[in-house]
Formats: sequence, C-alpha cells, structure tokens
Amino acid sequence: MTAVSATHESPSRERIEASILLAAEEVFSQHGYRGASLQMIADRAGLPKANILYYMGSKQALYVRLLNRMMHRWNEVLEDITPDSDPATVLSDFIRTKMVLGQRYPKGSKLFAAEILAGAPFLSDYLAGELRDWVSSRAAIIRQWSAQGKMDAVDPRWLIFLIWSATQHYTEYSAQVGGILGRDALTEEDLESISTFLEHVILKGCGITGSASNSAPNNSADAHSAGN
Amino acid sequence: MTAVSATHESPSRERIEASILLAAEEVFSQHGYRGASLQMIADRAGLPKANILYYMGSKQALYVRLLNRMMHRWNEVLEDITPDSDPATVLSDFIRTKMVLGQRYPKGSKLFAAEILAGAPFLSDYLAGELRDWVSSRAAIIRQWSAQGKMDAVDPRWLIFLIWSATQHYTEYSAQVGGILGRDALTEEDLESISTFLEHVILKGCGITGSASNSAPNNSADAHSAGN
DNA sequence: ACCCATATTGACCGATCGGTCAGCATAATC
DNA sequence: GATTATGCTGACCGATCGGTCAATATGGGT
Repeated sequence: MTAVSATHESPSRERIEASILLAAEEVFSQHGYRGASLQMIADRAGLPKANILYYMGSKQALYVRLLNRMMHRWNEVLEDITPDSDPATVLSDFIRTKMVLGQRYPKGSKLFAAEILAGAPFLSDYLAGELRDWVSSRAAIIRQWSAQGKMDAVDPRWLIFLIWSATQHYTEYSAQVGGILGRDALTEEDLESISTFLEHVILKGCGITGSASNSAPNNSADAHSAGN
Repeated sequence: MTAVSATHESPSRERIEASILLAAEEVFSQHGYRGASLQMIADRAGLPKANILYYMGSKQALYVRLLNRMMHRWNEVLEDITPDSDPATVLSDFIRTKMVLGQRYPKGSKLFAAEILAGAPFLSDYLAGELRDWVSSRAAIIRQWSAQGKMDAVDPRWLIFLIWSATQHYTEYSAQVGGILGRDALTEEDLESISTFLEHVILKGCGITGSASNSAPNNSADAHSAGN
C-alpha cells in the first residue's frame, strides 16, 4: 500500500497489527483463549472481523503471537539480572524488576496467567524447557550463596516461586486488590511501598544482611497509611 | 423420585447435583465463565446437556453456585483463625491453613482465580464488602502487634497479600510449577517443605521470633532435594 | 490509461453456543 | 389400575462461533 520496497512490513500494516494485538491482549487476558471471540477483538480494535483474520491468519496464530511477544518481553528484562555478586542487590533487583514488569504489561501478564490456569496447553514446552533451565541456573547460584553463608539454606526454587507469586499478585489479581483497597488502580506510592515491603521481608527472611538493602534492624518505613 | 417426603432434596438428586458441580468446577476453572460450555460440563458429568439445565437452571446460576460454595469453604476454615495471641502461631497457622485449603480444593481455587482475572464481575460485591472487612479486622490486629513490638512495622495489608499470593501460587499455577519441577503434582514432602520455607521466611522477615516457629537462627531444614 | 499486487469487507459456511419445550419414562398416591 | 407429580432428554430455537471467499477498493509501476 504505502510504499516501502516490498520486503516485509509497511508502516500502516505495522500500525494496524499493533492495534489488533492491543485489543486482542485485552480480550484474551480477560476471558482466556476459549472465552475470547474474534468479534470482541474486532470491535475493540474498531475493525471488521474479517480484517483480523486477514492480518493474523487465525485465532490460534494471534494467540500464540501474543504469548511469544510476552515471553520475549519477559526474557529481555530478566536475562541479564543475575551476576554472582551479592544476594541483596540481586534479589532486590529481581523483586523490583518483576514488579515494574507487571505494571508495564498488565494485560500480557494476565494473558500468561490465564494460559497457565487453563493448563498451559500452548506453553508446556516453554515451561519444561527454557523456563526450567532459567530456574535451574538461578537456583544453583542461590545454593552457592547459601553454602558460602551469605544467606539461609532455603530451597532456592521455593524462593523463586515466592518472588514470582508475590510480585505477580498485584497485576493479576488487580481486581481483588483494588476491590479490597477500595481503589481502581494502585498508586505510585503503593508500588513503592509494596516493593520496599517485599524487599524487607524476603531479604530479612532469607537471612540476607546485604549492602543494597534498606531493611533497618526493626521497623521498615512508612506508616500504615491509615486505611480500611 | 426415590421417596423422601416432599420437602427438599432426594438423595439421588443430591448425588447428581454433586456430580454436576464437580464437572462444572473442573471446566469453569480451566476455561473461565465465557470459555466454558454446558456441553463440556455435560460430557464430563456423563449426562445430557438438557439435564444440566434441568438441575441448575442456567449457566450463570451454576457458576454463581460454584462461586458461593467456594466462598463458604474459604470462610469456614479461616473465620476462627485469629485470636490475639502471639503472631508466630497465628501467622503460621494462617500459612498452613491456606496451603492445605488450596490443596483440598484446587479446582475451586482456580475458579476463583479465573473469576478475578476476568475482572471479578460476579464477585465485586464480595471483595468490596465481606472480604474487605475481613482484611481490615486482621490488619488492625497486626498493627497492634507491631505497636507492641512483637514484630516489624510492616504494612499489614501487604503482608496478607503476600501470604495469599505465596500459598495460592502452588495451586493456581500448578501447571507452571509442575512444568518447571518436572512433576505432574506436588508430593506431600513438597508441600511440607514449602510450608516450612514460607513460615521461615515470612516470620523471620517480619521480625517475629515466635514460640511456634521452627526458624533456626540460620539454616532452615532439609537439603535442597538435588534438583533439576 | 492499463495492470496487478495488495487491502478490505459483506456475505456466507457448518459447528457450536445457551436455552426451551414437548413428550415419554418413572414412580408415588389414591 | 388410573391419576398425578416429577425425572428426564431428543429435538429444536435464534445467536454466535472461527473461518472462507468472492467482490470491490486502492494505489504505485509502467
């Protein structure tokens, strides 16, 4: 259509595809693969349904494309996170990175969650392959830290799962958290408060008295924000 | 059909309804409200589709019935959990109770999770009402503990969310956890190991040096079970 | 002007959706 | 044994599902 040799992507095509992906991520994350319909996606994207199929091929192709995009965003940020420096900075970075990741891509995170709730039919290979290796390598490092007396001898896998679950909770259960707190969305101060809390509890709980930690011997930080 | 005056429930009716609820919980938990179909539920229950509607009225009625059942199971176990005795036993009980609850009703827990992922259209009242009050009352107690110096002055709401997320993770993300660990399901030893880990990290992380805690000054317990 | 690759979409397909209903089966009541 | 209330379900309803396709629109290259 709009020029560009003939290689791959015209700018308008990219724009349209982006809007479809945005709409699809929203619908899939709310209703899961089976519960989502192309018509809902089309309506949200402001396009006729046939147009969605024209650009994406099929419902399944659109879905796995979203899944892969989210996987790569995940990898990008977390790949370089683990030197074998001190546990405090590494775990602290891990917590905060995971926290902002969930805030940056809330829909994508929910998409992942729905896929796993459904039994991970499209992700089982990824989980048992790439992700498993990622966990193994990090677990090995944590075990070394424990052996060196830098932290308690906790099971590294449970520690990783703990950080995952605690950080993901606020994006994937935003409806629950919001309902209980009485807010539609978490504020910037909430996020900072939560991150600090998690750092405090997890690092201290693992017996890490690190350099980059702001965990005082007692009493963490802010007040309790009054509250419900 | 099978006798019993005419008051309410015949035993055969109860049996059939139970089998429908079982099948429906399975399907709804995997695919969410929209993604589930009455035909799938009927097939899994071994009944014709019309029979499901005969007993349950409608898809929505069946769904909210499952939601309510899970809510009540939840309340039953957790209602009596909070005296104002010492933080260590209370939090420890809370962690372990929540852990076994997820193991006892994995399908129901996933049903809840799917509902909240979808934006909690059927649960918003419950979240902003009953559950919110529950959190408030527990938060008040935790704040007292902090004020009495029994534990660090962490935000009680974040602490509650942390315990929720950490315990729920293993049931709702069983596909992910299983894929990474290379098991189909968690063993009894896994569960004990995880519970001990969470007790250790959370109690110690909150500065609780309780009576009922098995958190040694360093090194928690078991080895690392080799690992993947 | 003509061509042609690409973009776009209304109309349509068989399958499945949640739900209704008429009709038959079953079994307690008289 | 006739009556009646209830259990049960095949057949069907309009709506919507994912997907196909023919027809049309568009716009640059020649």
